[in-house]
Amino acid sequence: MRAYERIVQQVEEAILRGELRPGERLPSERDLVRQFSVSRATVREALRVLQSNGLVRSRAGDPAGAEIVPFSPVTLQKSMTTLARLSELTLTELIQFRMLLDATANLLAAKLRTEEQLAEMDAALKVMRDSVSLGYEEFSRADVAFHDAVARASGNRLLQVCNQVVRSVALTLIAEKIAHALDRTAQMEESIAHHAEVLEAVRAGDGAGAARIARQNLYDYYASYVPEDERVFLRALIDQE
Amino acid sequence: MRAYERIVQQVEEAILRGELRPGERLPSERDLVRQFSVSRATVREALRVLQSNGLVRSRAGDPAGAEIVPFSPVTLQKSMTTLARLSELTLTELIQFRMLLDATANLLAAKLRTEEQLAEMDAALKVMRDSVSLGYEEFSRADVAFHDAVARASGNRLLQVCNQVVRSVALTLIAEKIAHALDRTAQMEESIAHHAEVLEAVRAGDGAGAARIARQNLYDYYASYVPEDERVFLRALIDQE
DNA sequence: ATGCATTTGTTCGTATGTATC
DNA sequence: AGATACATACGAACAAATGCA
Repeated sequence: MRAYERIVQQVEEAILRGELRPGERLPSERDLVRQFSVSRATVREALRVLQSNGLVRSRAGDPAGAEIVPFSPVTLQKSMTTLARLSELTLTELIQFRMLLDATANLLAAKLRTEEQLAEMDAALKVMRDSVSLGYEEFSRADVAFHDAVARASGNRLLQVCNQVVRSVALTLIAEKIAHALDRTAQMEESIAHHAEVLEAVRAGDGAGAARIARQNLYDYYASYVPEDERVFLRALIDQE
Repeated sequence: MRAYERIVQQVEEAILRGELRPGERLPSERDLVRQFSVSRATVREALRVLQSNGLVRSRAGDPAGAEIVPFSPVTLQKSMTTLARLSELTLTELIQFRMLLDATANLLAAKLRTEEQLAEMDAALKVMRDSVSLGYEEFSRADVAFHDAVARASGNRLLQVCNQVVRSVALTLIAEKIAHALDRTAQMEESIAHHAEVLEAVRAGDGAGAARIARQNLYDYYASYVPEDERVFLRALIDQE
């Protein structure tokens, strides 16, 4: 085993076991040198790996040493983006995956949501309505907030994070296409109507209905960006009944 | 921007753009030193990061430089495992997520599978039957092969990879519990019957049925490892109708 | 606001084990 | 088996950034 790997493993384990909590500091590089009896270059290689894994962050000149950072899904997002590019995932696969995640989030939300969470969705939908005139950027943020509120209400944090990640990967893949889309105002209006519809199903506790509407909404929104002969794969997901 | 980050970014971009293909070699460390006008230590930090991201692999003494490795889901798996531990995902959340992935995989497989893929599932099921007497290890491998065949038949590689990853994370979380489970032979027999049932639904093209049975199977198999008061979250997923 | 001590970022030189030809 | 080029690892050094008195 490489020298730097020993350090990575030990520090990683300490963080994952919760012995080192976010905000706390690692010893300085020179202290780690003494602690592990290795050279500074080796310590630095270990710190680079930990940093790239999103566990710590170090700044030049900081006397306190590397900081343990709170979890963020960016690492997961990065590796999924890599997956998408390396295995050349199609937009169809991404949208299809998003459809299944979002549909299930809505299903669970319909059955488990609290009144507070319903209020969050109402608020997010209101922001969507208010931001139509502010342009697509603003509207998109509100749209994301709505879907996040639903995913939170599902009670499954893995579902929530994956939904975030897949959405962001898919959006980057079609960012330029959307930018050139015509008639975005009409698109936004239609999207709002769809979201209102799904929210009513969630409010009514109609899980199957919420899931179905959520799938249909995503299909209507994204199908035009998918080659016609691939849309059948998306429809296969819609016709569940 | 840090010097090593420049190198990471450039090499990463070249790999992701497909200019450097798996099996090809990077220049040697010394060549990279000349190419980027940085020190050896800086190059090595960059290579460590690329290695930890699963993009390259370097061996001591190799006259050729670091090798570009084909994509493997281990990076995704590592970051999802980190997510599971850091945000303290419950087993319930993992199983629930696996239920939704596997159910959708079965749904899509029922609608899209080819005869060849059906044959693969038949073969995997046969291995499951044959390996009951060989112990849980062997049986578990065959079980995994079956689910993988279904996921492949879904036609969505993202679904396939995520299914793999979540299954592996969930399995590591309950490895010790399963090892101590009683009556594993009966459990295996029941599991085989369940798999045969879902396979018939897939063969018949009954997507909704396949999905429903797949969810139920996972529930029956894993519910006992989930605290009783959390099982309601799994059942919420089953009662979709 | 200004140094000052300390830390990280980076470089260079060197020694050692190792894989390939 | 030997030569060669390579990666691994160490130590010393300087510049830039940071925190503190």
